[in-house]
Amino acid sequence: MEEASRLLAGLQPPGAAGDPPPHRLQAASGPPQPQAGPGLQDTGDILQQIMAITDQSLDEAQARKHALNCHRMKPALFSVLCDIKEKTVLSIRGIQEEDPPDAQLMRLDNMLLAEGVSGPEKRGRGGPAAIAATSGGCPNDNSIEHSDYRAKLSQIRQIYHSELEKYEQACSEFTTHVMNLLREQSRTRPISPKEIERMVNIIHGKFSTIQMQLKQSTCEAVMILRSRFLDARRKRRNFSKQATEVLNEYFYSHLSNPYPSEEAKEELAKKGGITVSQVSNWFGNKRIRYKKNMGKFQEEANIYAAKTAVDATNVVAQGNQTSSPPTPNSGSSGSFKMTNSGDSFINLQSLTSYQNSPVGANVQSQMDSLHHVIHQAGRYDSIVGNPLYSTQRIDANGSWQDATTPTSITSPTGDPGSINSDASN
DNA sequence: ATAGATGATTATTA
DNA sequence: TAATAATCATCTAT
Repeated sequence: MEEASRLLAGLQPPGAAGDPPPHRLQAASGPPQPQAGPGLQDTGDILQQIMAITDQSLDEAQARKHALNCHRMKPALFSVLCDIKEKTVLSIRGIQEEDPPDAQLMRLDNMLLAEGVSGPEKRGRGGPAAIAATSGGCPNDNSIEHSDYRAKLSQIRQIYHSELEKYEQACSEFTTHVMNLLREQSRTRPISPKEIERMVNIIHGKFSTIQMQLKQSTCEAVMILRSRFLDARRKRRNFSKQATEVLNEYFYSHLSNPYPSEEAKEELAKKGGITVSQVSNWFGNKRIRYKKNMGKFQEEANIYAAKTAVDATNVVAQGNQTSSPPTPNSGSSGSFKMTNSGDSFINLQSLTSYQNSPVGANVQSQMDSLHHVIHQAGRYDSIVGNPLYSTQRIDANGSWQDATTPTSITSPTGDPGSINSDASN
């Protein structure tokens, strides 16, 4: 190689890479060393033969090729050509190198890892599960949902891995194939190891775009899965009859203060087979919706009110205060701040004072129930008939609490608009 | 297919 | 921090 490059150093004007015109070669052989003379002559001859080979017929060319292959100068020339090619190819390709897609690839990788798709196989660890727990703040029911989710996720992971394996296999197969081919050809063609390496890199690059597509679509699949399974809103199930029963019972029997304590919530949750936060949600929704359109809840209210009222009276009749109601004290023994501006409240106001009796909270419950009963049976039928009126335990501000001013007790027939002022939605 | 019901989430408020 | 109000996304009945 050393000699060879020295040998050709004089003949090769830099950049005249592949096709040095033979005559120039000869012309260039001006002041050669004594021993180089015949060598150069020889080289020029060979090059001329090579150049001419394409003009010959196939058979002729084949024969000539074989002859050249056996030429004593062949190895030297060959390595020189390799050298030259290496340099020119490098100067052409060396400029543009990889990188741009790396950021994206990193993101995808990170996500797949975070989702537990590309990570270590084991299940039960905290990727998606942890996200689910934190995102909603609701440690709720569905272990079924989660196992379903996990099943689908592992399905995705399985597909991902098998595809990845296929991809890797194909990649290495193709790479070795190309490498073998190149190595084989390197005997007849100037192909340097470096070039082979570069080729391998190119192949890997192409394959990695395929890999990225795989990762991309896997990510999408995971995202879709997440949104379908872990966003609880999408997987909403109505509560059981039992649950709504329990909740409504409490709500309507504590209508004047439908804010269950933490213990009460726990009790309700237990009874209804739902979680405490679901109870909280339910009460939040119920309060706001009841307030917004009380007329709509009339019937329901009456049902539950009557029901609990009956229960309550039974209890009282039997000898009071035994009761250990599942939901003790809502607003507790103190004042309820029942909100005025209600129709039947004048009458009931006095009853409210029983509150402080030893029976305590239980009475309040009965009170609330009685409100409805009285309401329904009494002289307010006509008013109640108007959906806008209904039972009003809410003050003009729409508040269940405070509501200090007993102002409009006297004008239940007042403007209907004042209560449901917000109307439509 | 659609409207209304309903459970959950989010942003705001006190 | 918990309640409210608005909104979302689904469920259910029609």
